[in-house]
Order: sequence, then C-alpha cells, then structure tokens
Amino acid sequence: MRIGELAKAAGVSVRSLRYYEEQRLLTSTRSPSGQRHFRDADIDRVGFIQRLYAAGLSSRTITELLPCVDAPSETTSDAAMERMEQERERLSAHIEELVRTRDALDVLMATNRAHRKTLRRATAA
Amino acid sequence: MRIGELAKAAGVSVRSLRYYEEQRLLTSTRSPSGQRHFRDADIDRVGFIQRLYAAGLSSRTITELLPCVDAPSETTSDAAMERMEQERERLSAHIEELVRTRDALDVLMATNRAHRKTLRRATAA
DNA sequence: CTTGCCTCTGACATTGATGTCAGGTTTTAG
DNA sequence: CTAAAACCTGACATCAATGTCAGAGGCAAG
Repeated sequence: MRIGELAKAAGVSVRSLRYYEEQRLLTSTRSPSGQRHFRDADIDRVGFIQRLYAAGLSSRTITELLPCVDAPSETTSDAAMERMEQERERLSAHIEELVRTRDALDVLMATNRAHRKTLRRATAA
Repeated sequence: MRIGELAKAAGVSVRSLRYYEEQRLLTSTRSPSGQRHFRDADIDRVGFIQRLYAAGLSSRTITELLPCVDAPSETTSDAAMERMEQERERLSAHIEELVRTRDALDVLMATNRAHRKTLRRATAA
C-alpha cells in the first residue's frame, strides 16, 4: 500500500503520514526506488494515532505508548504503564473541565434566552 | 487593581493579560501615567476566558460570546446565540471523543496488565 | 515515447497563545 | 532621595502539527 492510498484510507494528509514516520509513530518498508510501502494494519494504527493526538497527547508521548500496542506480549515497561496511567488521569481531568465549561455555556445560553424572551414581550407590549 | 495583581489573582501571566486586552477580551482604564487598571470582576472574567481557551475556543470566538456575558440584558444577537449552540455542540462532540479515547486507553492498559501478569507467572515458575 | 499522476527530499510558512528581552517610565519601600 | 520592583511598548522567539512549494524521479496507460 503506497502512501497516497493509506492517506485516503485513513483520512489524513500524505504530509502527516511522512511526519508520523519521522516521529517514529509509523514504519514503512521501501521499494527499490525508495517509495514507502505500508501494511493494511497501518490504517487502524493511523486512526489510533489521530485519536491520541486529538486527546492532546504529543508525538513524544504517543511514541512511548505505541510499543504497548505493538507488542503487548512482551514486557511492558513500568515507565510506559505509568505514562498510561498519567495520561488517563490527565484525560479524565480534561473531560471533567470540558463538561463544566459546557455547563457554564448552558447557563449562559439560558440566561440570554430568558432575556430575549423578556425583550420580545416588552416589544410586543 | 494593577495588572500584576490581577495576574496573580487569576493565575495567569501578565503577558497573557495584555494579550487578552489586545484581543478585546478584556478592558482596562488607564491611570494618567498609562498603567492599566482593572476591576475586581475581571478576576472571574479572566477565569472564564481561560476556561473557554481550555475548551478549544479561539480568541475570535470568545470575542463573539463575551458580549452575552457582559450584557445579557441587551439584545443578544442571533449570531451570538447560534455561535453558542455551535460551540456547545462542538464541545459535546469533543467530550465524547475524549471519553472514547479514554476507553481505548483503558483497554490498552488492561491488555498490558494481563500480559504482565502472565509474564510474572512464567518467571515465577 | 510521452503524458499525467504519484512519490521523494528538503525547506520554508503558518497559526495562536505565550515567553522573553530591551530600553524606558512609574510606583513603592526604606 | 534612592534603589528595587512593577509597569509600559514593541519586537522577536517558541512549539507542534501541518500546509505548501520546488525540483527530481518513478510508474502506468495510451
């Protein structure tokens, strides 16, 4: 599978895939002429990477976690496990904060809706 | 209240406060010598701004929403209401995605924990 | 063979909030 | 009064993922 095909399948840009490889998040074999060749499994892998990016993890952190995806059968380093715990906690905190922000937004919207209603009534009168 | 005091009270840098003002998220009166002077209410305002930033809103978007906080008694423009709905939806989607990512992380951790246990047993034997 | 599309490397640009530095003025404490 | 600390403006730096461009080579179809 060449890079363009993977890009389309995973819904990311070719540029991003090259970047992921550069960051050692992705590996490719090279054809004699130097073109990258990816495996089917890389589609899911890219999806997972994107998900982690969206969750605010950095390339560096993802690099630390991916070995656990690749080879869960080998000894997962204590450092990696700790990193995962850490990121999970960070994620939970972030989620909670977002929920609180959404609530704040809801209050704001309710307040403004109420005022608009008041205004409409006044205008009608 | 001078800028340093507000910075400390709100837990942000002086630099950020100047930036917020530049972005019209914050207003200050100036002393004769040109120093900024803020109101107590700005502590909460900065907190809210930070919360929205953390939720991924841009300065531009926040600028559109803040009038609704300042003057909910005036006519809240349809555009602003729509913007709020929009951001709320975006926020919800993001939260959901984060939760899914956290779940994925949980699965990953469980898998690795299981393998570690297996390994320990093998080592012990 | 040629045309068109894909790929390669390498480099520079972008975005947005913030850090940092410089050089100068103001305020505050001793 | 003086020195330290806080403030001012303006400018440049940063980080990270991605866009974009340039110049060159690869590969399939007509």
